[in-house]
Amino acid sequence: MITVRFPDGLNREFPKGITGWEIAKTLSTSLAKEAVAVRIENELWDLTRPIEKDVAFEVIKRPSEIGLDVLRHDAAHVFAEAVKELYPETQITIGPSIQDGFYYDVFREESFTPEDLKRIEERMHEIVNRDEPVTREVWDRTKAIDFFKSQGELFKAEIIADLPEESEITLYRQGNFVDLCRGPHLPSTGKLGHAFKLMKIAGAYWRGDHNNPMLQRIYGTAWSNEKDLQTYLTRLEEAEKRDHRKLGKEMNLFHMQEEAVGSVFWHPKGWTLYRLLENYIREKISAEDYLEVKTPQLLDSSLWEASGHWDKFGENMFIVKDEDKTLALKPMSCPCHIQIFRQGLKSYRDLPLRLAEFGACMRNEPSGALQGLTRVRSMVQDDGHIFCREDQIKEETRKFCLLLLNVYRELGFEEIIVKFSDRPPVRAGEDEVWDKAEAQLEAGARASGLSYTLNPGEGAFYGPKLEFILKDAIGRDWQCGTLQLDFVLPERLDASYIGEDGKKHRPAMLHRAIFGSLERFIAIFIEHYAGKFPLWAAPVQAIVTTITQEGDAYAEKVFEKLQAAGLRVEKDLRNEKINYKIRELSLQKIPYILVVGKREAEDGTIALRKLGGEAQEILALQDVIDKLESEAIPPHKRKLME
RNA sequence: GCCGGAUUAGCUCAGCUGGUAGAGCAACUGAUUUGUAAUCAGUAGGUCGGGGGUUCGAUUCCCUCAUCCGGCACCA
Repeated sequence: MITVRFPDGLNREFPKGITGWEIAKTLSTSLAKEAVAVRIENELWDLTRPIEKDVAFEVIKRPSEIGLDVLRHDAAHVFAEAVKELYPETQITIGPSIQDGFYYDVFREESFTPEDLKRIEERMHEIVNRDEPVTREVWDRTKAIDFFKSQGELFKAEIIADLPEESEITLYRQGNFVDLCRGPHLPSTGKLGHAFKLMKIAGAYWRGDHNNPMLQRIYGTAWSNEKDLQTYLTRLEEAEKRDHRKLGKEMNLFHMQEEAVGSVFWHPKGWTLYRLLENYIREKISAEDYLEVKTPQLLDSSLWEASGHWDKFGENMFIVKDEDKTLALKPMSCPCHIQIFRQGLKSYRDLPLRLAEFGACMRNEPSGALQGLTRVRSMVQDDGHIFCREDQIKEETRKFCLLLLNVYRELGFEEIIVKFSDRPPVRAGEDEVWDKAEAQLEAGARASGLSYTLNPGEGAFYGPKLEFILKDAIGRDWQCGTLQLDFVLPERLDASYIGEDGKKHRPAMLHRAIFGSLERFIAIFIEHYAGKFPLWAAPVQAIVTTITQEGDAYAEKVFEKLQAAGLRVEKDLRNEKINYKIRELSLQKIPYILVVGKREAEDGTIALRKLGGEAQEILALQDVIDKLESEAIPPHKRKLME
């Protein structure tokens, strides 16, 4: 007999060799039905694997996070089996579960078409209906390699050959299909159910290296039941409606066109939003004693050579020939800020010196990387560089982190991913310097109460960095804010200050941005609010409209009053039905519609309709103005007023 | 840059296997003066992304370039 310890602390005896599934059945039939795997000690096991000794035991249920992981992994195997049945010439490589589903990377000379995907999906359903038992086998390494080679599965053979010596080679068999896998898997293909769907075909390099051949990556989604699958598909549809490219067009905020790839034409409304956010952040940093500057766009190559960018970044710089000179459009403002720092002698008393710039930068990004406003070739960074003494790094870091968190919170972002990236394998500077740099940056981050994950080896070559990441509507990560500590650039461009000791010292340099780029941040901002901006940020805050032309004169008066109160207001006096106008103005996502008809004109009132609201509210004109004025106060001024 | 898909009216899209194009909305004109998410009628609008090829004939098939979309790689 063996003793099995349950999560609630209870122990029970079972015969040696009992399986997790059998144990689950003794607990309850519904539990056994929902079970997809078991946790034995800290390992996930198949339901059908015999347990030979005393263990801690837990049933992994279908809809749980880990349960879904198991399901999705099974879906990947069923996918691979279907592909091998239909297109035996295909080589399979890896097929992990991911957020919301799975993918499988396969190699085949011919490309799969969307029609092929349909066929594969049908075959997957057949395989589920066949309810093939899934069994686990432990193989000898050499035998496994030979087996996969004999099957023409060269990628699989390579994976096994590269596995660490001590690792056990486990294969899972279902029907005629055998795949290398750590497991665990469901007892049979029928357990997977039918709540899955193949989503899209993409390319991916073998082992993530662009020197390797490109494989075909097929993405799928898989869920515990049909309802969850439907919910997910609906969620995707909803998310697509928030896409900033779509809303940018619908709301007439901006456009892009072929003649200016990667650059933005801001329309009046989009530019209003842009300026509001720019001014907001300007006021925020100004309160933190940053000094705003403006530096040149076009600089001689010698500066970029001295800074090291010519070497490290040259491929991404736009070069301009001018007579016998070679100039480059700036891809970043750091070297320029150092030039300002270098003007005149700086004393330790001047530090920390915080320079800020809305720096227009041009980067020749790879064509395939461009994407709406989130990845452009021409952008404006809310850039800033803090020149300070080494002993000031921690405090400057702390202050920056607090400022950034405060900004993100004020703008409505609750979910922020923060990563701390430390020294990369190839780097400038002594290890001692890195020790100090990492310690200080981390201490500062911690002092601000920030929680972050470690991103080992991903720092810049000149120093460690903090990355602040926001998600777009469909859940993609975008780095927005950043704080990077740099001892290299001040050295290269010879920045110095006179210390208390009367001698020259190198300042430390902190590169920092809160939005990252205005373009990217606005994209995320649009998607976050689905275009329904808070009143202070709405390009048009209110619109006055009439029921009949009898209301025109009063509407003009209302319009003027609101305008005089500093509100961004428009009027719609068209001879159209009120229903039509309400619909149209609502679709434009204008926060407030002020309807005036005969009654309102006579009473000096407004029928106020809020975006998304069902009903309207009848208020005196002055009350409406007061209400909108107070709601339109930007978040950073709000607290001061209270 | 790489893999796949897409590109038709201002917008959203239809157009099977080749016979030079359609709808809805928007625009314009007229009628309608309307009480909270689409009033009616009429008019006009297209080198079917650019270039080349096959063909009697190409929006449709082939090649090529560009851009966009989804991934991959890249993102100092």
